[in-house]
Amino acid sequence: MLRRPLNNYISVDCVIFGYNGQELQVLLVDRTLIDNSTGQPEFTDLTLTGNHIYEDETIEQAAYRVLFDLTGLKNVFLDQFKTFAHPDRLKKENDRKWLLHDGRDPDKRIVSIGYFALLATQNITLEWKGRNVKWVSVSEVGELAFDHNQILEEALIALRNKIKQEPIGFELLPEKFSLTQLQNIYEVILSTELDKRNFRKKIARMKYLIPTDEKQTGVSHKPARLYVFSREVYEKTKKELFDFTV
Amino acid sequence: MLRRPLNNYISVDCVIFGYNGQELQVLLVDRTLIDNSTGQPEFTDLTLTGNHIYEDETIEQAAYRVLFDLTGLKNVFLDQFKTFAHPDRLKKENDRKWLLHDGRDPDKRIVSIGYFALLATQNITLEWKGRNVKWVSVSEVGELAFDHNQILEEALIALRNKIKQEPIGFELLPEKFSLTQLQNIYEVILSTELDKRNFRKKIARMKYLIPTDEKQTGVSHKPARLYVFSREVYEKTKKELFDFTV
DNA sequence: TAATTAAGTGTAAAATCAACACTAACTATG
DNA sequence: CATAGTTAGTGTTGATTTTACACTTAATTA
Repeated sequence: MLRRPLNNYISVDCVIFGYNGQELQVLLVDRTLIDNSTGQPEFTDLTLTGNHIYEDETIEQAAYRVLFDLTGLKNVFLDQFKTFAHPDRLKKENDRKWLLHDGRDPDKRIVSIGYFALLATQNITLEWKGRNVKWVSVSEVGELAFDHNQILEEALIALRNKIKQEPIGFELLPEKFSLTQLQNIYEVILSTELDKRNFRKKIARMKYLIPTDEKQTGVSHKPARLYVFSREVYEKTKKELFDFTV
Repeated sequence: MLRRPLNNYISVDCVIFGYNGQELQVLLVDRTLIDNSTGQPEFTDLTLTGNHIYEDETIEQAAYRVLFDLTGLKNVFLDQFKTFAHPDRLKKENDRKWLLHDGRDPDKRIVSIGYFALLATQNITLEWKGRNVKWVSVSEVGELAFDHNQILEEALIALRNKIKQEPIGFELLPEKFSLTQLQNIYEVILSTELDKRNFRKKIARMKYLIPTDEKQTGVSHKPARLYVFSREVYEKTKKELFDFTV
């Protein structure tokens, strides 16, 4: 079956966040532009991952497709956070070359619907289907093509807001994890330090954190107990919170 | 100057919330489809407000333009909350007739970028520029055209989340307001009841609420003191909150 | 001037937050 | 095999915030 893009000028961009146990990372695509005449690489740019939306799929399905094509994973946490359509968003010199090379009119607008995804880095086999993708620490991301630095920035804001409201830290961890790992995720995302005892007291109040009998292995210190997140308990116990905080 | 739509199939939809002192309302457009052959009205549908995006404007500018055209107001609170693009979102019979009548292909997708706006109903002169718009209580909205019921639903969710985080209740009130009015806004939006004394204690801790010397007039009971919201104080005192609540 | 209506105000018990330091369990090394 | 190194794990106290709860005040209207 032939699937045509719904419209060349609408796409999804996925900010795929990963956590490797130390730092928050983002999955970037390394694109090299081949000069059509010489066949030589002209320049290389880093971009977020993204794609067109096909006629027969929802935007959410398009975002899941991008994720699956790059990581081989389904059932990934995914959240739409903002749509970008500034008329000048593609005015960098290299961006224009890219679009021309891609057969698109660089003076037309691209409306880009932003999603962010969360996954545990260790689950991923990269270079999936020949694409040249890599994890980059969020704190070390340099200049990206198009307006992707801005999109990443907004994704981070959305991620911070989300993690303050809902227990999505687990999405960045393997199924079994230690409390220190979980705390580290909050610290990294919120750029703050948390008190170990207070954090544990607070998280313990949430019933959805289930201790297992297993412990860390292969560490040269006291091994941590491993926990799992119970989505069932979470769904049961979540109640509307009326912290109209400000 | 000729302004052409950026793309017929991308639009902004504005969920314009208003508050009249009692209930939360939404501004709806009453559209009557005139049969091209007979010149007679074929049917009437209610929709949210919306429009195309022009080539030379940002989506945010397009949303402000929609707002201004309908209400004559600038400087309105406006927030992008979600983009809608389900392939089947325009499959109702009347929706198709409308799009045909409008010169559009009803089988093509319309990507609609949702904004919600907040304003005090009493500031508004309706029927602006001949458009047939009206306030409808949010709790009494019936079936809308297209997928506008779903968009309204998501706008309400976004509004509830927002008001729990930021002091935007003031946007629904005239410049000077009583504490009871403010409390009522929280109660209406969050569908809950709040204790008067506790609400006042909490809101008093926020320094941005400035009492004036004025009192309500024309009420047949003890008149309430009027307050104003100080944006300056708010900007100064807001600090990052680390309530990773859940 | 009495009735009606909504405004405005305080306290006490319970829950949560914030600050803070030591012991336990494992590995690696000498 | 003893020691050093490393991270896990745990409780208390004072300050702040939340929750629950009822009466007096100031205006209008009858």
